[in-house]
Amino acid sequence: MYQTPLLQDLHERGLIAQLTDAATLDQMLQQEKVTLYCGFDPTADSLHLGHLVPVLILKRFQEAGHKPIALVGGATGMIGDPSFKAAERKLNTPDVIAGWVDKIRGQVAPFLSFEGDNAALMANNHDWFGSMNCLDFLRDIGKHFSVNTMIKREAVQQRLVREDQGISYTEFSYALLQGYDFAELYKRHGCVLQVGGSDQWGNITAGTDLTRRLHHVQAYGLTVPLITKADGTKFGKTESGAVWLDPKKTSPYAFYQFWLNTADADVYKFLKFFTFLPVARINEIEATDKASGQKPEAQRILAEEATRLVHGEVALMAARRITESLFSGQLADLTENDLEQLAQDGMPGVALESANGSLIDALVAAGLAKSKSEARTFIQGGSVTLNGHKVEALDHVVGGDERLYGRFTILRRGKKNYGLISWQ
RNA sequence: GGAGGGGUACCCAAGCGGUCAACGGGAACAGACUGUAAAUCUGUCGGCUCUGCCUUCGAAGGUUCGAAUCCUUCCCCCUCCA
Repeated sequence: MYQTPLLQDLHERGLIAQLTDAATLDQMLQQEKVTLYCGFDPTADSLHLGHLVPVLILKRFQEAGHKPIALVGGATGMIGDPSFKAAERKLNTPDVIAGWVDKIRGQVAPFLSFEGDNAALMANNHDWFGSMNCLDFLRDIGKHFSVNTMIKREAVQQRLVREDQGISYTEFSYALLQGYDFAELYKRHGCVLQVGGSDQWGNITAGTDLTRRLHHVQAYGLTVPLITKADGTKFGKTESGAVWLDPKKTSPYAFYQFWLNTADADVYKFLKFFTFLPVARINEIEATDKASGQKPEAQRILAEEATRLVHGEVALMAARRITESLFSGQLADLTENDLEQLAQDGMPGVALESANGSLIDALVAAGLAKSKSEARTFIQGGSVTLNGHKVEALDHVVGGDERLYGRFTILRRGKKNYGLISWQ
């Protein structure tokens, strides 16, 4: 379908949602090394799983010889993208945003190579918007945009149509800023392709249009599909919230577990999205799983590949050690050394005063229950175990024989939520 | 600036003087079943010193034996008009 192996691969992975002028782009990618970019706005102190696909797209392009630019939205992050957002955003202070910019830059960088003739670049749109004055903006940029077109955009329609919602002039202007980013990156670095999530289509085409008007060149856009789950729930969430790429916010163990719990209906699709395994290999895995009639291997492979990609081999090993220890069912066989290793590997847990052995307090302290009420509910519901043994007494006190080697207690709530207590 | 509508628990959304910690739906969590899957069924879903007590219905006051429900002031959001 596509002549370029890269585009063909992306297509087979289901990673192309929309593409401007596919035929010409296909031809161009085959003939020359292009410079492309993807923008990431600082909306939090870390990227999350939703950002991972575009990040990996940059990596895929770079591996195919093209030059990626990761743009961090130091300026656009101060405005707020209204695309498909139900409500107006709260503005964060410039200080906070500047801090986030640094963190996000640091998170994207490890995925790219900054060496060679297609070395990646990092950019920040605050560099060109920070000093732009309002009249220049309105005359040089605003003049190229038709409000008539902008209000027809699908991405802002719900804000215009809904009775109880509106959109500020600030957010409405967002597309102009992102559009100008593209033109500016063309001018500075010859960037001719922008990639992003499918919600970015409107902003991306704003950029291709503006680049054409300002610089008289054809620019291209490619979007990746919104990631959906077969059961209709939102992708990338766990009990404790979003899955972050920052290991301090989502531990490699939790990250590994997240992927391990992927539904069968989604796992082969996610292998194509989130790993670099060849499509043929993924299809093979699927065929083997279907034929085996057993528990599929795909989740384990996905968890390993994705964790290695984001957190590295060492963190993956640690996550696997914790997983194997906890889910093999033989908690009693763990040696003191094993337990120390688990604590070191980043198994979630807490240090508690030996004197207070209240089970309810321990559940709360370990983060396995949000409140004592909830802790009681869990105990009464029979969902709490100590070192693998169910406990149903509300006033249970963790005794000496329940402290392995006098120091550790493994607490479990539900099927798969663990906390390692280290008694002090 | 004017007119109208609205702010209820994670989200949507009822309630409009007592029987309201607040209908219903979704999400979430737990139990059963399983494969740390899905689907299904059941339960939970403000907090605590838990058969009771405490704090919540934008904020602060007030009326009342009693308020999410009435009154006053203030804050915020939306729509239309200027």
